[in-house]
Amino acid sequence: MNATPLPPGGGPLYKQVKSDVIGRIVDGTWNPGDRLPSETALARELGVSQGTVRKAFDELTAENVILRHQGRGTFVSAHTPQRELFHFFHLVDADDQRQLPTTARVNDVARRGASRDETEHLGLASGARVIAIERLRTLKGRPAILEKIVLPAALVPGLGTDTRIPNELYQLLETDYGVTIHRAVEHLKATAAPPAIAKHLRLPSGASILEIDRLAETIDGTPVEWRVSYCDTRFHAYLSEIV
Amino acid sequence: MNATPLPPGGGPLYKQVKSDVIGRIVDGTWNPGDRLPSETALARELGVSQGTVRKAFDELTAENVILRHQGRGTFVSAHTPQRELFHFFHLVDADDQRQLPTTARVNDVARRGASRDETEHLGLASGARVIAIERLRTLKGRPAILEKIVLPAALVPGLGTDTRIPNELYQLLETDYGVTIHRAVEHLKATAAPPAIAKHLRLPSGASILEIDRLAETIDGTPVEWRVSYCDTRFHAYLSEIV
DNA sequence: GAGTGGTCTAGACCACAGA
DNA sequence: CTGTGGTCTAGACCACTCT
Repeated sequence: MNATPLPPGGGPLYKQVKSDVIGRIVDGTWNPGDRLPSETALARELGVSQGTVRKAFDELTAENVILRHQGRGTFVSAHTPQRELFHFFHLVDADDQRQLPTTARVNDVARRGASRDETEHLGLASGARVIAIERLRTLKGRPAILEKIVLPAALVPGLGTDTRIPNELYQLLETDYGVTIHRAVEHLKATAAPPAIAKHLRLPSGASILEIDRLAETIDGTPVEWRVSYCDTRFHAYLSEIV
Repeated sequence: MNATPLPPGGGPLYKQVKSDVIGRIVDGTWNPGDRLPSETALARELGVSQGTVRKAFDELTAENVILRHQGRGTFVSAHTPQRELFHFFHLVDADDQRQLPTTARVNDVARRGASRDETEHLGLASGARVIAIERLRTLKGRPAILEKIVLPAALVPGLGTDTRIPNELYQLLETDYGVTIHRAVEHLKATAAPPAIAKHLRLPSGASILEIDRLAETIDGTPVEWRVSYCDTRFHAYLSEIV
């Protein structure tokens, strides 16, 4: 059977269509980069009109869940380097140009038990294991960002000291582990750099640095990454656009 | 004559409707808080179908230009304290609660010639005059944000040392001067507090503070406010949501 | 009850990509 | 040429607000 009408659930039809599409992305029926059925095909399958599917697709497009190309079709969003740069990297130079980090030297990758903070942030059971990555990103030849990244070990089996950590971590999570980062919340503070961090950034101990605390989650709201970035903002600034 | 069909311009019809609506807001035909004509009325006037007006309204709603209420009508967005709080104030406490500053003590209001930086930021002629405001905002009883605000004097005639500067500056600009802030761009850096600023924030000189450099503009892109905020982020953080 | 926006449908034509 | 998304139309019914 190809016809799978919507369950009898209430609320607006297009919201049900939206949930249905998200459900199929979450359960792996459709993966990042895949082409979705056309509006007419999906409308026929779900027993709604084409305009209703369009309204659902419109909202999903606005939420960066899908991408549409006239004449080509509708696709599940994937983490290209471009998207990672424009959506998840906010440091710009004096000319407001986003600089893709040229190098990211990994200082350490460890597999260990989660701390209390980590279990709370990531919603893990106490005693769960995590992968902890520390790496230093360089902008324009200067060490600029020290990142401490924590991932639930259960989500990334096999990721360990032997694996290469690519510059685009979110792309790796997506292609190799089927984990797609969808949204993130960041908390920014100005702090004095502790000696260990200052050393990596080649700053005097106690220098002012920008601390970015990011919690990233998948489309179904599961937190999957806790990342704290310590940034030297002498030559770059965090860009935030308010609309 | 009530019928004012769209000019023959090219491009999608709904984009033309959108431009037409924005034009009428910019030229003062419709002011913040005003009710717009209904979909059917505007469609009739412009010679398009209701669905086309709806699509234009949908985009304007997404861009916070208008607000729609079922059964009541469509209204030009106005700067309520709520909007100012949720869209333009990003400091939250440890529980992620936005704290409306309880008090904002104005230290100084000056009318003077613009500096070179100021003419560049605000797109003013060299020698233009500006209003410079310095005020200290308090969060939970603690001095937390020192703001230095610069406005082109030409835009706010009469605003001077004798005027009371309200907590909600954008609301004042809108109601008293017809200037509506629509969007803003912020650049964030961590810096060491100079003695003068540290004193106001009751911090040791050289303490790490978050410096927020905001340039705010109207709906037609005219920059109208340059504001630098110096924040004590020991008890609050700047919240940024990435979608 | 009258008027508003919110949803849903059905159908048409256009612009674009790819075989 | 076919199929896709993008635009536009016309009409229907519902949910909500106000009088």
